[in-house]
Amino acid sequence: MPATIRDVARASGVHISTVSRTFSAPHLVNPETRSRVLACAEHLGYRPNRAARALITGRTHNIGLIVADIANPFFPPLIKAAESAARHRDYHIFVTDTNEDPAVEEELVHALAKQVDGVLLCSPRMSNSLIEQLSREVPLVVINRQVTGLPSVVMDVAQGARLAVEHLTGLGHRHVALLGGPRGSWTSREIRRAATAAARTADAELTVLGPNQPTEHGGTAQAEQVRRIGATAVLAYNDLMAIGLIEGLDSLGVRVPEEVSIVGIDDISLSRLTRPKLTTVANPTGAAGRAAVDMLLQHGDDRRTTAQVTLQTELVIRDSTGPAPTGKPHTVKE
Amino acid sequence: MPATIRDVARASGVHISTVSRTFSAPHLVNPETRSRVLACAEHLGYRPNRAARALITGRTHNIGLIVADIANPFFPPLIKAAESAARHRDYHIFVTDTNEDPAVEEELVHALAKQVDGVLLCSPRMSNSLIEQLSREVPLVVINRQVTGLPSVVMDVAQGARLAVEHLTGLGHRHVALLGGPRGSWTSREIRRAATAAARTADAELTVLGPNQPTEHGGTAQAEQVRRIGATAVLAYNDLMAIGLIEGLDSLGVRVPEEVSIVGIDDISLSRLTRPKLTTVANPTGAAGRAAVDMLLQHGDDRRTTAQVTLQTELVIRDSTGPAPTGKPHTVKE
DNA sequence: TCTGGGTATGCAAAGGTTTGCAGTGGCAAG
DNA sequence: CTTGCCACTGCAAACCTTTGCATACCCAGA
Repeated sequence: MPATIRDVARASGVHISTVSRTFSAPHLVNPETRSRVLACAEHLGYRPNRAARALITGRTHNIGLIVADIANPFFPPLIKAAESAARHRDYHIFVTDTNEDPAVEEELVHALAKQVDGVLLCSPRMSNSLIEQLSREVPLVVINRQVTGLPSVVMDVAQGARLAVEHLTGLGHRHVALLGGPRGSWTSREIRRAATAAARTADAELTVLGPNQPTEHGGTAQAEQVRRIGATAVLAYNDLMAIGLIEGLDSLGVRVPEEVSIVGIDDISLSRLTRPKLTTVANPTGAAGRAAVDMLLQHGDDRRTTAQVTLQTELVIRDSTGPAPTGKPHTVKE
Repeated sequence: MPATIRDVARASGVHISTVSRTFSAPHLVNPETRSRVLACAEHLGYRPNRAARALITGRTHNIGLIVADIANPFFPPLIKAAESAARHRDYHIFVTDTNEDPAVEEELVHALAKQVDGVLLCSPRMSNSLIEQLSREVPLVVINRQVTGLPSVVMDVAQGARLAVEHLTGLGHRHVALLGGPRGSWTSREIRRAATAAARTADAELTVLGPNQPTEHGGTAQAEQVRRIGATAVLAYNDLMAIGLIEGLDSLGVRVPEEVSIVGIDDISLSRLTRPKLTTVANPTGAAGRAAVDMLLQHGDDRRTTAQVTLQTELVIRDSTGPAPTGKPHTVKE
C-alpha cells in the first residue's frame, strides 16, 4: 500500500536510481529532474524505507538504550541527554526496559541488534562474560559498569560513597547501615567496597543490609531492620530507597534526621521535594548519557578505542542528615 | 563480520532455505538436519537479521511508543504495562520521547515507520489532521486523545475533573483555579470543559490559568498568580504541577490545605510521598497501555475496527484538600 | 573534426531473508 | 511393478534500497 521508490520512479518517468539519488545524494541529479521527482514523491506520500536502506548501507541511524527500570527517576535525565546528543548527529534513540531481569536484558540486545547501530547498556544486571559475548553481535557501550575490553562510562560512586560516609562519621555517627542495591549491580559492589573502607578508616561500624530492590519499596521494607540493628545513619543505594526508608521509619515513629540520618545516591529531582529534603550524592547522569552516545558514534568502526570514562560525583547536603543523637542507641528492647 | 544465513548454509552443507526453515518453520525440516544446522548456527553465532526478515514478511514484531516526556512519572506505568502486554505476544516496545515538541513527534513517526508494525502515540501535541495523515504511513493507536477514524484509548478525565470540582465545592470553596496543561493537549481541553461545567452547576467561580508546562516547574511558576486571584482551591492538569504548586505556595507562606486546597490528576506514585499527601484523580495508566497494545495487535490488517476505548477514573482523597477557609479571601493587598 | 572532460542518468548487483513451486527419493498400497 | 503420497530439500523470485560502473550527451579546446 505505501508507495515505494519504484512507484515514484514510474510516476516521474525516471529510473529508481535517480529517485534514490534525489534523496541520498541530491547534488548528483539535475535540479529540474529533482524537483519533478520530489513533487511526485510528495504527491504519492513516498518515504524511503529505512529498513531496506539499512540493509545496504549497514547504518540504521538508530541507537538502542536498555535501562533496568524506566520508572526509576534516575534514568530519564540520562535518556533525555542521550536523545539530545543523538539528535544532533541525526540519530534516534530507542529505549527499552528490562524490569531488572537479566534474561530480558539479553533478549533485548538480540532484538535490537541489526535494527540499531549500537546499544547503550545501562546498569546491566548480566554477567560480564555474557556482555562481552553480546558485544560481538552489536557494538556496545556500557553505562554504570566497567567491563574490560568494552567502552564504558561510569560515575565515581566510590568517591561519592566515601564522601557520604565521611560526612556521617563527621557528624558523630558510629554505626552506619548500608542499604545495598540489587544483585548483579556493579554500582552496588563499588559503593559497598568504598563505604566499608571509609567506615574502617573512621573506625565506625558498617552493617550491610541487602541485596534489595532499588525502589521506594525496597527502602521501606528495611526500615524495621534499620531500627533493630540500632544504626543512627544510613547510606542507601539510591534516592528512591532512601525516600522509601524515610517513609518506613516515619511510620515506625522514628524521626529523620533527629534519630536517624539518611543519605541517598543519585540526586533525582524528587529528592528536593520530600520532607526532609534528601542529602544525597549527585550523579552527573546527563553527562553520562551524552558521553555514551559520543563514544558509540565517534569512532565509527574503530572499535579499538575502548575508552573508559569516569565522571565525578558530588555530595549534596540537605536536611536528612544531622548530628548523631547523644542518648543511648536506638536498639529495640525485646 | 557477523554470520549470515549463507555462512550457516555453507557450514552445514544445506541450502539457505533449509536454514531459514530451521528457524521459522522447524517442523518442515528433518530433525537430523535441523540439529546439524542448529549446531552450526550456534557455533558461528548466527542470528537471523530481523531487518531483512521484516523486509519480506512485512512484520517487524516491534511497536513504537512515543511519549511527550519520559521524565513525567505519569508515563512509566503505562510504558511498563504496554511492554508486558507486548512481550506476551512476542513483540518489543521501542520508547521515544518528544520533549513536548510536535515537530519532533512528527519526525519520530516517520523514523519509526517501517521499523515497527505500529505506533502508540501517547498524549500527542500535533494537530488532528497531521495525525490522520501520519496514520496512512504506519498504523497508529492514539492514547489520551480522540481522533475520528483512528483507534484510541482515553481516560475519562472529564468525569475525573467533574468529581474533583464537586469535591472542592462540596468543601465550601467558591473560587477554584484551574491550572491548564500544555498547548495542544486534548486532555487539557477536556478537563477545562468539564471543570467549567461543574463549577457553573455548583455556582462557583472558575479561573483558568495557563497554558503551562506540565511539570513541577509549571506549577511552581503559577503560585504567585494563584494567590493573587484569591482562589481557595486549585485543580491542576497533573500531579507534577500540583506538587510544584504546593512547593511554590509553601515558599510564599501559604499553607496547604488550610489556606488553599489542591487536587492533582494522574495519581503518580509520588503523590503519596509528598507532604501533604496529594488528593488526586487516579488514572488507569496500566490498563491504558495494555489496551493500546491490544488494539494495535488484535485486528491485524483489519484496521476498520477503529474502536475508541474510554477508561474510568476515580477521585482519591488524601491530605491536600480541606474545608474552605472561613475568613476573608486571600487577595493580595497592594 | 576529433579529443577530453564533465554532467546526468540508466543498469544491475548486492544486502539477508522468506516462500511458492518444483524436484527428489522412499515407502505403502494396489 | 506401478502409482501416489509424503517428507524433505533445493531453486529462484521477491522485498526496497544503494552504489559502482557504464552509457549518453553536451560543450570547449585544439
